[in-house]
Amino acid sequence: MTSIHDLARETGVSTATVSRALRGLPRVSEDTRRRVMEAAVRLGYVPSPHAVGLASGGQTRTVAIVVLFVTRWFFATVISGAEQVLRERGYDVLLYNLDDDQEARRRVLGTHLLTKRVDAMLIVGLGPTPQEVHWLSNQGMPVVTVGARVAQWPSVRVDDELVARTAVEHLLELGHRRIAYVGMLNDASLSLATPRARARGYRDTLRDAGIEQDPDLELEGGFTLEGGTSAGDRLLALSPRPTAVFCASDEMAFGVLRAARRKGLRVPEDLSVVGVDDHEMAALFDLTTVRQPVLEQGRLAARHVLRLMAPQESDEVVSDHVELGTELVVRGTTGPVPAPASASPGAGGEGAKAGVER
Amino acid sequence: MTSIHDLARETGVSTATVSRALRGLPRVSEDTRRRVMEAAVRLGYVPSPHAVGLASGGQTRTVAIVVLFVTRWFFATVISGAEQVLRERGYDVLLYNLDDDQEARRRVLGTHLLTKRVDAMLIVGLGPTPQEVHWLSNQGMPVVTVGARVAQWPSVRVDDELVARTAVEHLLELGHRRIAYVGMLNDASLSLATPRARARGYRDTLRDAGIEQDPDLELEGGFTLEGGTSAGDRLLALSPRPTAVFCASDEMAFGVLRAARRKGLRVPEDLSVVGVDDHEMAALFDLTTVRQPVLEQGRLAARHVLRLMAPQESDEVVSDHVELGTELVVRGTTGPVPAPASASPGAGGEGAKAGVER
DNA sequence: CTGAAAGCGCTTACAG
DNA sequence: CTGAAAGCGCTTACAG
Repeated sequence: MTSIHDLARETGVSTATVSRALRGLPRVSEDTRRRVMEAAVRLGYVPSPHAVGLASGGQTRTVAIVVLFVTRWFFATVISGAEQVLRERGYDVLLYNLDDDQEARRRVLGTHLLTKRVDAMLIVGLGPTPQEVHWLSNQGMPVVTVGARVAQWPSVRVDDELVARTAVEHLLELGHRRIAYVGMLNDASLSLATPRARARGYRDTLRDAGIEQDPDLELEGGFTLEGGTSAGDRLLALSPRPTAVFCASDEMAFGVLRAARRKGLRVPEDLSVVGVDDHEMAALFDLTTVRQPVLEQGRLAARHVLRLMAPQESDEVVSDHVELGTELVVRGTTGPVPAPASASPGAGGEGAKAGVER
Repeated sequence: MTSIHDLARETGVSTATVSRALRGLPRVSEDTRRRVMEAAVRLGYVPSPHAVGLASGGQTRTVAIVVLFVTRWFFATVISGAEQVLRERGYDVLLYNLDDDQEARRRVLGTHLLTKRVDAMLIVGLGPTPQEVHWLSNQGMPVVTVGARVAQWPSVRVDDELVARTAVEHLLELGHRRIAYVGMLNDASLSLATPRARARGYRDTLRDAGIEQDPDLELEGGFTLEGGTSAGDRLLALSPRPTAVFCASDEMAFGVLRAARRKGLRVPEDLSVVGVDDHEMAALFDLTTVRQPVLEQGRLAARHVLRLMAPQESDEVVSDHVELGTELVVRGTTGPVPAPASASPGAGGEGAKAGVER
């Protein structure tokens, strides 16, 4: 490995001068700079990040991206957007895939293992606990979150309650009253902000419409395809059946569509389905969904990270919460509530706003 | 940041002893070790990776994973498998998402930017060019490839020609003769090994069956959903139409299914479709496909990387090519060739092995 | 514009 | 079992 000393010897100047020349610092003669550069290229010189880091106060030019599941479309897409922006600015990305592993989470968010390893952190899709926030803040780690909001740190996200409201109101307008929810109900371990907010939006919207809540209509879907499928199976076995389902993610919606198909139900004649994301496959399933800009969330978050790491202008706002817009995309999986058919009248018929029979 | 010096002062021993105690080296008294450890915990000590790396010969405990597109299921899944194995062994993962960017590729594979940054490299899904191989080898970089095979480095992959053969023979057995191919034909820029091998397998299998090649039946699908869709559109506009399509990836197959549906064709009555991967959504589409173990390829590759970095046993095999098994999964998108219907006889009817009309 | 020297936080022979 | 010292490859005041 050729080092700065080799270049110094080769060009007959000191290592200090080589260092300055290489980094484009002023106060180096053009001639010297040229010779140093030339030698660097010729000898294939690459600075040692370790030495650079050590000598210049621990900068690593690396940021950690922490995600729950790389394999899920949302996370992979956020990574893609963030990585691109960071790479353009010369930062490397260290990937931490928590994969639902509590031990991994503790190591990454609850120890200082990363303190000297990265300059900043991008946490995607999980809401850090107060202790984690406290811990990381104490270490002076710059952090940006995507999909969750913590007061202390900048965040990029969509309004998940509004997302749910948008979807549910769409169903209400179509006359549905018996609307089920498939999301994540037991997230004790991962403390995800998103599932909670969407469930809340669902419940609040129904309540505002004067519809009584029915716990039977809230199902665990785990935010996965399989989870959605089995939730769909359980849901469609209910009697009376719901006429519509709001799924907190497109992947779960795909699962519900599958369950419906297996049971021989027509969509949307017998069952309306709405998802969230506008997943790359949503159009394929002709799925009505609430679109959120995912790549853009990754990009924006990366920019926030860069800003956080940049020499702070004195009056710069430190914390900053960005909320990106979402949009209802109506496709073929939602339609008017079925005409009062065989379904026997079930629980909670009161308060239906329109005159439509449930 | 507390350093080794703080611990030395705190415990009244030298930094050398602290260093030994911390790393569990022998020749440290139990008592000393205990006191050092205790102080380390109490003061929240974390070693500086930079200092450690510099002092101990440039080890980084980091490996680079280079992929083409993080957002694609195959790549994300390989990453997931590899990351898990590497993390268990204390290695960090630096992610490089090439994203079809030639400049990025050059920087990662064609410069020594990574030389001192990672201990090894895992290259997923792209066939390094001879120059790239030469370049990285020259730097002494340990490399393992997934999905491509280079003589010099260990690799983990499936037999892509066999994969194609399996799929096409399945179609042949169902009586199909006019079988199209959707894959990647123009990969000059990315030099992917996989698309080429699958195309070769397709052509060879047809030739072995005595079927004349029809260039019109080979379409560019770009290995994406959209690519598959538009390839499907073009394909189904042909006359006579093919009765079956072999898609080199499930994602393209999904696209073809979509095109078929839009055109009002029944699958498999009017058109049979086979994919490759057994993508997590394949079952949803009831897609017949050739399954490959993806997570496992990531895991295995990571193990090879670890082996490569481990102190080499003298007679250890340096290079080692693993080929994982694949399996035809027959679902509902393939069926017998349609009875000779309206289709006008087209080109190349000779050589049909069975008496079945094309 | 350039150089000598100290220092970043560790590890590692070498002595003892 | 323990310590003093050199060294890893850079950067950074400080002089000149």
